[in-house]
Amino acid sequence: MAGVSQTTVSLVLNGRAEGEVRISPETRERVLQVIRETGYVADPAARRLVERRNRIYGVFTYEAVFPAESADFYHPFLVGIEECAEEAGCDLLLFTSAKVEQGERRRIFSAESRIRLADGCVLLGRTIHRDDLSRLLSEGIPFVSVGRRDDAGGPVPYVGADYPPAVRALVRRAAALGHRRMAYVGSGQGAESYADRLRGFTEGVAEAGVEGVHLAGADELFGSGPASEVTVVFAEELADGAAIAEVARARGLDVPRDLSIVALGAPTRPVSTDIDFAGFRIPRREMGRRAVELLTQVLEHGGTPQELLACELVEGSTLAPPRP
Amino acid sequence: MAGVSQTTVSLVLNGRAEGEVRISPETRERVLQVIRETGYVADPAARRLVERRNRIYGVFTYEAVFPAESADFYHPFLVGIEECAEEAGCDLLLFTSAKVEQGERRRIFSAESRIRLADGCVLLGRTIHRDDLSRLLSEGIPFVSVGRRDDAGGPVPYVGADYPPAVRALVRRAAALGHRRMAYVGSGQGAESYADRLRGFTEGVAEAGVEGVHLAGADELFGSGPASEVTVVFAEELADGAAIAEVARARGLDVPRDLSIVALGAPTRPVSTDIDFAGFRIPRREMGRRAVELLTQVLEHGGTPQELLACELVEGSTLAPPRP
DNA sequence: TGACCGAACTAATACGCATTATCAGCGGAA
DNA sequence: TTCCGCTGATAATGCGTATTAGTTCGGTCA
Repeated sequence: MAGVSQTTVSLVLNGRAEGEVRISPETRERVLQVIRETGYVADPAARRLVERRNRIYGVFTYEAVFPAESADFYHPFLVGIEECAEEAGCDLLLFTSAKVEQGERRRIFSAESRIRLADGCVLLGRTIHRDDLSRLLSEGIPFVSVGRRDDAGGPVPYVGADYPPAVRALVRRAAALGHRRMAYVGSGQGAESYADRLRGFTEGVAEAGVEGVHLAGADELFGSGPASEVTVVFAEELADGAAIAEVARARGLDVPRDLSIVALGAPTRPVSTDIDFAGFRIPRREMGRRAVELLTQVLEHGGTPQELLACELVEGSTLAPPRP
Repeated sequence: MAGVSQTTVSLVLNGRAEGEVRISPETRERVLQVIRETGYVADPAARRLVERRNRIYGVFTYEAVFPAESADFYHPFLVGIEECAEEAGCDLLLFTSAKVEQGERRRIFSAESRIRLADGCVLLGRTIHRDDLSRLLSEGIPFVSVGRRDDAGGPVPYVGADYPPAVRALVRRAAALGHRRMAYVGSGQGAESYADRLRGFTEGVAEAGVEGVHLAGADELFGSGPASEVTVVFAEELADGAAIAEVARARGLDVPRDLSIVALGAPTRPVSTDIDFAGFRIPRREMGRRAVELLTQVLEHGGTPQELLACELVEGSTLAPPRP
């Protein structure tokens, strides 16, 4: 339409007509005119084939991205991810095709995986398969995990929440209120976040010089034995906290007068409970933002960034001095 | 690695070694073995270049996909879209790169648009630029709009909410309760959804043989004139309903004893208001699902499907008989 | 013995672009 | 007239795949 070669169009389109390569202003204008008229846009697939990049960031989540059930765990992360992607001029590719196998969680790699269509990838999920991580590493696919991850055949780039100091601070606060016997309820393993919370608890009670026990479940709390004189419970997850409060109430115990409860999980919107737990705020939106920023950085300069963001303490109404 | 040509790998990979083309079982197995060992996956970009399809569906929204503000208007749609995309084995490409220009809304097309990377596209938003729609049509890009859209240089494929019957039913219900003077508050234009709601109202009052007025804002409601004896108000949006309730309360009017209010907008989770408005439920999740189904259908068989899904009436507590 | 055939692969090509090397044309200097 | 250098453009190539049109080779049949 402009009477020029494909090369010339490409040069004009990519603004290379000003530097090294020379295209006369008249020709350039003629090409631009046609582009304007037709609204021609280069095929992104062909472009990607040549340029090796897309400005597309993949987003992989281990459960559905948009959870139908109210507990929208991922939502705040995604808000941050989208904000930052928009600023960076990137599109987001959600790997929704990764079907959930029978009883299994989603896996990143499959025969149909479109992961290589993206320049890089943001990983989201409480836990992530070690194998997936190590394969990402060995294949050299740029990615950033939201949430700290242990090494998987090499250091994993991540932006996580800094649980240990937050939990330690809460233990300190409880100790300052007079609590001397504390319990951590939860597995303390599995996800890195759980291990970090338990570690913070363990370190915290040691620092404060108080007694701390680790219980697997809420039911152990009210039996006889060492746990029976606990005055404050640190619940691994918000749900654990809610369960403990429920059991306590059923036993006629008042929270926090008879038993203080600190929730270490994400205080999502009040869904399963409307209790205003003491605990901390996981900076999920910021983590999402930062993950995208770090991914951009990895794409441009490489490296293996690892960052932990501070959690802001939440006063709440479930932590009070123990009964004298 | 398998000692065969690229062609052979391609044939084996795509399972064409069984039919027309012949590859010996031994060779086939050898290739499969290498694929298994290396985890080789064909480059999606190169594949797309040849095959003209991707199994990637684009999702375009006119505001941020993940709204930071509570009123997550899009969320239920996206739940449905994701569910269906997962079933169809498709990934979702969110066009987050479409920057919001100064004071403008997002536009679909730009010099950088990656829209052609997707096989087709789902459109989401209260209103969508006519120009964008007509360009989608003229360029022959397969798409389905969530929400009814007027023609834009041709019929637009959509799955919408069927407002007119729902509004008519609500008018009937109000009339049955004894209301004789009704008002519609809202623009009644701009978005197709608004026009549909007003149309339903107008038809409804005509059918019921009652009086109906159309007011632009809540403030007109309480002045003198024809609107002063209105006993039930149909609010175009939930926010309008909340505003009306607020003003009514300030004037010492009881809702619904002195004034009934029907909200025609999406009853999202109680955010700005905790009033349980009478109205209807927009089947947003179903609309999202159906949009993806229709897009798949368009991609396979073409056509211009147009569907309206019924809205389920919501009893609520703001519609009662007028004072005698 | 040579034409013929089918089985099992592969060379070549197209997809749409970015990029590199090359080329035509032209004015000026030797 | 010849040669040189510069301008302005293009032919050719590669990216990684799917597909089509061969090609090779060992046997069959007349």
